[in-house]
Amino acid sequence: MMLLPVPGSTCFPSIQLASPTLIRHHHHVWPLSATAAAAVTNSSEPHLPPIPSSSTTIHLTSTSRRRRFGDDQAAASPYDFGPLLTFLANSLSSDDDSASSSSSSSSSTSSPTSLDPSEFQLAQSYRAVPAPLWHSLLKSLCASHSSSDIGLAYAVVSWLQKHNLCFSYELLYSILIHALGRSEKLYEAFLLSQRQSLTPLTYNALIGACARNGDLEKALHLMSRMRQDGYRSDFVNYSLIIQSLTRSNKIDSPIMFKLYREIESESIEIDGQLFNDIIAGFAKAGEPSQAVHLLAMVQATGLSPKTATLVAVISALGNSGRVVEAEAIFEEMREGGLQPRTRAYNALLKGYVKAGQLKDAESIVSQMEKSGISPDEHTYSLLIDAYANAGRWESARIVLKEMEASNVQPNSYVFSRILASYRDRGEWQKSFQVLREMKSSGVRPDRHFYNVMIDTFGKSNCLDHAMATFERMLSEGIHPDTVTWNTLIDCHCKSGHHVRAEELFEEMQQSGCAPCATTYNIMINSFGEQQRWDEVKGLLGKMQSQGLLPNIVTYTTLVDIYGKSGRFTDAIECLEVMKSAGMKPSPTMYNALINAYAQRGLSEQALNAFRVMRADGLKPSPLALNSLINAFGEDRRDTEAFSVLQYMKENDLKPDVVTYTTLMKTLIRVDKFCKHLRQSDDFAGMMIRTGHRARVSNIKGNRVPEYGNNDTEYTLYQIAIAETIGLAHLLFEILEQNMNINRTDDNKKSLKYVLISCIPSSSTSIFFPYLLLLSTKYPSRYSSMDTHLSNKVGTEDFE
DNA sequence: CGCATCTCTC
Repeated sequence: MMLLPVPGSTCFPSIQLASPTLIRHHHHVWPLSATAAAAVTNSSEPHLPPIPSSSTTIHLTSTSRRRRFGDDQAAASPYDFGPLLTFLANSLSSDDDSASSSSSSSSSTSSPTSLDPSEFQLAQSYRAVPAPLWHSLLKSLCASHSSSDIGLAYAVVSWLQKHNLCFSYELLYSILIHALGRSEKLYEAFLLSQRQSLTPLTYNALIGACARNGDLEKALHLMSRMRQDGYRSDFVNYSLIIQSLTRSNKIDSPIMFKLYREIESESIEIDGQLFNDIIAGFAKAGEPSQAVHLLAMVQATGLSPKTATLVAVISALGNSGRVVEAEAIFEEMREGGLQPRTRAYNALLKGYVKAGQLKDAESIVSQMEKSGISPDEHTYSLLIDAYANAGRWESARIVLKEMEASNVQPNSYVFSRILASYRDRGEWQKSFQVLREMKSSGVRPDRHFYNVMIDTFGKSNCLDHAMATFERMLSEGIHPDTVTWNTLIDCHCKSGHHVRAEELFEEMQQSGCAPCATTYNIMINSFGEQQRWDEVKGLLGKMQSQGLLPNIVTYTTLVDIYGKSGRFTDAIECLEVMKSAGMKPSPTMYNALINAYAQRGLSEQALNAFRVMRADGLKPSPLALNSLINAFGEDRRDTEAFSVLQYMKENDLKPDVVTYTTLMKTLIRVDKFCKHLRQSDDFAGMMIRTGHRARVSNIKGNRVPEYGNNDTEYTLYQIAIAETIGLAHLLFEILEQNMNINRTDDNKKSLKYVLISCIPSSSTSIFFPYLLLLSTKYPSRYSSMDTHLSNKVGTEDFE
């Protein structure tokens, strides 16, 4: 069970001290270390001296930080440390050529055979100095941030140990480790920690130092070592680690679940701060459910979390489209008397934008303005995003103007959102226009913009443009980051250039950019598609050896690639491994599994996977059901396929284009498609109900489908299916009548011809994603597609 | 801050 702080106030107790790490450690670690150390039989010290209560009051306040040992420090105590420091400074400088050997000898010799009489004298004069004064001397030295002072501090500790002057060496070491950690001298801190067996105090100091310096791998490693040594980690360490993960954006769901499991299984006391950190951590890791669950738990005890925590949860909910819950927390915040600020509004706005709720987005912004909260660049960006996604470019442009009018300079991010929205509509050619517009507004493209631009070209199979953009970015002195490399690598994979992708993966590492989990996921996917299983395993090992945990996408990718290759045992094993790692299987993962069975016509297994998914408490998605239809279709079980359609209707799941397309394919499999198409209006009826009236009536009514809407792909696919079942001649007639297409005997049976020739030159771009997808997926069938396309597309280039 | 990776029909 977790222990909660006494709910005295409605707010989490927040500890605000000059040096929270140090102070909190001291409060909680001392009693712990005293008992824990006493329990360790092989401890070098029989027992720890009682900790003087006065020592807890020695804080690194801002005044003591500024204090120097020569002046007021000496005046504050009856002891003058001047002679000692001079002595140590001299002995340090006398042998700086062999610094390492001198320091190792000074620490290893506990009882020197011969002693300089003057040094002995010096030691004697400090015999009566109480420990807290040594501590504060060390803190003063360490606070100076000068490396020579820290060296001196270290020499003091060694010297004290040598002369047996201060008992609690572990405390001295921990002070040093803290200081070293603060001045980013982690390596030295490590060397120091190896001089003695680690105690809870030094462990905590070291873990804290690592976490604060962002060296999470070491921090986590130390935590597990600490546990192996039989100590319980300080809860402050968890706070520090989670905060550090959040700061560095390295937070993800496996690491959060791992940490949370540890906290639970070790009955770590959770204070208000840690609760805030955990909740915000889960939120930032994209686990809104877990965040909401913990939030409710905490609130049930009468505590209310910090605003930042609530904003993080709102943001996470918004990100996953759970706008209603996001709204609820936003309202809760208001009712709790907290006036939401820009960040909170932005978090909710983000939810509306993600969910495509343009009206709500507009309304929350005006509410915001009414409440006197001024929109910031993020607000405007989100609004522009919303309009761009709705295809309302004019409105987006107006927001841009508003932005300038409100003295919020449009930045590169705004333009990269606009570009991303063009990308998602397949309009990659707009890249150049956006770039021009941005420059005319006096905004320089940054790395983020170039990343989106590379992705836009990459996703449109324009690898040359993608690489040219990359080069251009380099020539402008912008260094590629992991996202840049991941984008480049992935677009080469997607275009089937696996060798080039692998080269880029190497280049990335040679350039000093460390691959992240996403990089590994991309590469694992690539090797999996090539069925290079040994390499897949190799990458998994490599990523873990670098301290990267496989995440949900990693496992899904594995299930997908193993499943698609028919290696179902391996796929299931991945699912099990993931479960045992404490992660909940995602709907996506089950979809991948169901799909794998479906594509091989293993309908019973697909159905079984579907049932397991339901048993796991996951709602069936249209995607899963479409796969199930496909499973029955491929297994020639058309009756069952249609019963899935029935199931969807009864369970309020809207059949979509894919549903009907898959059903069409099912009918083709069992040679019933023509019958349906010609004789029955049922099928047409189904289409009409799902909003595909135009398609059906167009084909049936001998009219060319209308272009310019989102279902164009669907029409093209119908043409393709029609051709496969021998209706091509009919379609050619339709096309000829309406578009004056001349056909030759050579290409009249070619689907490619149909596809390309039905493209009116004015609206080429609508067809691009589809055509490029086809040419990527079936290079042999569509090898010359590129030539056809390049004739149709105006060539545009950088300036 | 954001941008990148996995799942359905061709």
